[in-house]
Order: sequence, then structure tokens, then C-alpha cells
Amino acid sequence: MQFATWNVNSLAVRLPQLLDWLAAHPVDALVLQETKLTDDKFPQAEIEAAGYRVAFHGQKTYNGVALLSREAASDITRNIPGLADEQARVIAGTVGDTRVIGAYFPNGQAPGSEKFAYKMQWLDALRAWVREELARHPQLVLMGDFNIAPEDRDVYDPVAWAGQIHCTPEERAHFQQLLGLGLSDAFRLFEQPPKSWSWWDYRNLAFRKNQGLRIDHILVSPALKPRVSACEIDKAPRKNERPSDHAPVIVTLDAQP
DNA sequence: ATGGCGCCACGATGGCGA
Repeated sequence: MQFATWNVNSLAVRLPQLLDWLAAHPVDALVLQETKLTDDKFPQAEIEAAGYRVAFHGQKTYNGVALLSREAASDITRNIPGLADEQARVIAGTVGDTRVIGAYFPNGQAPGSEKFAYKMQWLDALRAWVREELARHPQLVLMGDFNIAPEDRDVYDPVAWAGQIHCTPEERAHFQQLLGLGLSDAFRLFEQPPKSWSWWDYRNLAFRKNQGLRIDHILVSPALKPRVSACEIDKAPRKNERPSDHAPVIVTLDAQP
């Protein structure tokens, strides 16, 4: 069983790459971020033709998330229940026995800004809700673009990025609080190559110089953790001609005992 | 150097991302 997350930075632009990727990586479920599409423009037919069922939650211009799965997901939740939020950032569904939560965490722009305050509030609401979801669904995966680099080893230049957005102590504390719910960072369950990133700036030849951040994550619940057999960042799509600035992350789980 | 690139809504350039 495989789950994956990918910030596609416009599904309208990236749809051909998504279909190519799914053909090469027939994962059981995939969450997308930054679809940047209203629901009436979502390419549902093309994705269904590729063998996936899909649920989506979009808006004009910004944000937008989707949940693709081989088997139809049930109990779809859009955004964080109880949080008044104009921005389409969360979609969750139950795939088989697993609760799959896909999220596009706020960027936060800069510490001290209004957008940073929104990020903090959003993170508070997310944590409270995920705690409830974990109580309901022992088998749970939370994945997406967290816009948080959890540790200095997740940053190509931790000195330059110290205290900058994605690397502030406040954001990192929130990441740790998610782990405090019992979740595990699947990527760090394994020995990984140093300088492993999931995002590279479009500018400054950052990908060629491998200057990036690891900000896309897959967190697994205690019930799933013993089944995780691999977790990888797939850099290949970042080498495409018109790539997303993010790479997909894939987790592999053994079948249930 | 606060730029650089890419996407979107525009119908020129600005907001935003990270």
C-alpha cells in the first residue's frame, strides 16, 4: 500500500505531469495541494480515466486541495471543522481502513505578519481536529505541504534561514506538537541521504544546485508506524520541463497483518 | 541587492508563493 502527497502548483498546468506520474507510480491514494482551480474546472474526467476516484475542494487563483484514490474515499471532510476559513486547504477521506488527511498549510509570509498569525491559528485548529480524528481513526495519515522545515537538517542553509519563515521556533514547535499527538514523520523512520529536500526555489538555479527545503511531509499514526517500510521523495518530476517547485513524497506500508 | 521564477487574474502589472 502506498500513499503520496504532491504540491502541483496549478493542476491546470501540471495535469499532464500528474497523469504521467500516476502511470509510473500507481499509489493507492494521493493528495494534491495548490490545485488553484474552482471545483467547476476540476479535471475529474481525466483523473477518473486514469483509474482514480477523486474528491476536491478548490477556490479561484489560490490554494485548493484534492484526494485521489483507487477505491472511492468515504466520509469526505473539507477544511477543518469548526474553523471559519475562506481558504481551501484541507481535504480528508477514509480510504479502506485508513483516514487520509491532505493539507496545504499556510505559508505565513514572515514572522510577525498577519499571515503568520493566521498560520498559528490554523495550526492550533488543525492540531485540535487531528487529535479528534486520531481518536476516531487509529489508522491515520496526515500529509501535505506543511510549509515547515522541522529541523536544521531540512534546510540547505540553516544559518541563512534561521528564524525565517518555515524555520521559526514557533512553526517548529507546532510540528513537534503534531508529533506529540503520537504521529511519526515517516521520512525520518529511515536513514536518508543528507540534503534531502522536497522544495526548490524556481529562482537562482536552486534545483541544479540542490538548494532546497524539506517542507512536504507524511505523518503516520502509531497504528500505522510499524507497517511503514519506506518513505521517499521523488525528485524526478522536478526535472520536467515545466515542473512544480515541489516534489512528491511517497510512503509504503506493508499489508495489514 | 529583498531581486532572481512561475502562476494567476488581467488586459498592465501586482499578489503571492517559499
